[in-house]
Amino acid sequence: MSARNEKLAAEKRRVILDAAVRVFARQGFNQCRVSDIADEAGVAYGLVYHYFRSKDEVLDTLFLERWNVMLEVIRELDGQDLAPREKLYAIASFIVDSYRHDPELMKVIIVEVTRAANSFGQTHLDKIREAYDLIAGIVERAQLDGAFKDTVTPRFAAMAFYGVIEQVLSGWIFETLPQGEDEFEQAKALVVETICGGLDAVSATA
Amino acid sequence: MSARNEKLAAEKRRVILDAAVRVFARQGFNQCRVSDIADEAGVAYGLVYHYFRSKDEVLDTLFLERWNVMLEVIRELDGQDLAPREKLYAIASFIVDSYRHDPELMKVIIVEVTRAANSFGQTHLDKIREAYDLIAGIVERAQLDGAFKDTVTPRFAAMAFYGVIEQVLSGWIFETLPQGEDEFEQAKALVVETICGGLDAVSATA
DNA sequence: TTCGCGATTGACTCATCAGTCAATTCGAGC
DNA sequence: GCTCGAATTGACTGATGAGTCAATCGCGAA
Repeated sequence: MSARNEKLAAEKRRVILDAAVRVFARQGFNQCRVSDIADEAGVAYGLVYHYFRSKDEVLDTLFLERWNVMLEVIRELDGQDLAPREKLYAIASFIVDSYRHDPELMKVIIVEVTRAANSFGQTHLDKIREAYDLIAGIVERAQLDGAFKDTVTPRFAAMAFYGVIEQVLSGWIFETLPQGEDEFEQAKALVVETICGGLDAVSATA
Repeated sequence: MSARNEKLAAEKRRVILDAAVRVFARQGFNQCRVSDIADEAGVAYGLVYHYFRSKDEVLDTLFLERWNVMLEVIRELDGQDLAPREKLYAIASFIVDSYRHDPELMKVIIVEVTRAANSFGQTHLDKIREAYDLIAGIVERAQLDGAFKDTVTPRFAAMAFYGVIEQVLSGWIFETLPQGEDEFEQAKALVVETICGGLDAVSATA
């Protein structure tokens, strides 16, 4: 296959993936048909199966593409010489900005994978756990440094931190919380403030 | 229908509901067939449709039964003269104890309804929101009292609080967090400590 | 211009299940 | 022991939708 053809194939594959995001966000993974994805992409039914082995693989691909970027960002941050609080702020920022940039994709990832732990969540549990582990690592080192008090296990703190973020995104997705530029910026700070206020050694025993 | 018959009917209905909890917890709502529920209950297929209009209604019933108890508990607590922190602790306790008492039911409620917002979550969004609103009310009054600082909107604080709890339960459900009597008791305290540390006026400016 | 191969098409197959319903059993009241 | 209505049964229907595949298209190489 020529380089030109490879590029065309990659582009067509992307067209299908992008269409799938819109369809999954609108109808939900289980409620939509493969033909809906094909229609949305302006492509024949069978072509979806030329580029993907199954309907599941489409969702898997969307999730892994984005989640791996996030893991990379966290690892990168982890290596830098930043205050623990700064690191958590950067992680919250990345996730909130991901939502700001492509709310439909984040809706799909959260609703269909991260929070749908029976079907896809189970499949990707290890990948999801990787994120918790990285965050737990940040907390653990912060505790050793004395920046965080150690009344909470790092793993618990990681779950709490991630849980707050996911709940806030869910709030936006289901319109339980108001959204907008201001709210996005505020949320980054509030997530960190809410969590760290309870973790910071400084405010430990007031 | 005689009183005796009514009682028998209610009991049979319960047998089906209890069987459904086990099946939903094991296989997931979408993955299981109605015949699985009937088999688990030791009852003919058609009888499920004698007691429930649809497969959905079985799940709706399970969710509403439990969620309404929780709303009642929160309202009851809300009326009492307790410190805000005590109120939040009591709510966390109730939810954790619900899990301790019937982990399968809580798994079903969280995985299939609360966190499955596309299908059932959408249907029950208002009921779920009621819980957020009650918690937000507690926070709001605490802020007016001066017990909590008001850097965070009550609604945001409520989402954060509930998000941490749900993430912890999810951790137990998917075995990302260790569970056991000690962990359950600890979790109650840690959820409140983690959240209130960032809300408490006392530890506001350390 | 023709050949070959991958891209593309969409009608079709086939398994799966939710929900129906006619038939049967059961039990309370007379 | 008879009657009647409710409880119970499970075979059946009908819709749905994932995945297949044989046919066609179109592009690049010779």
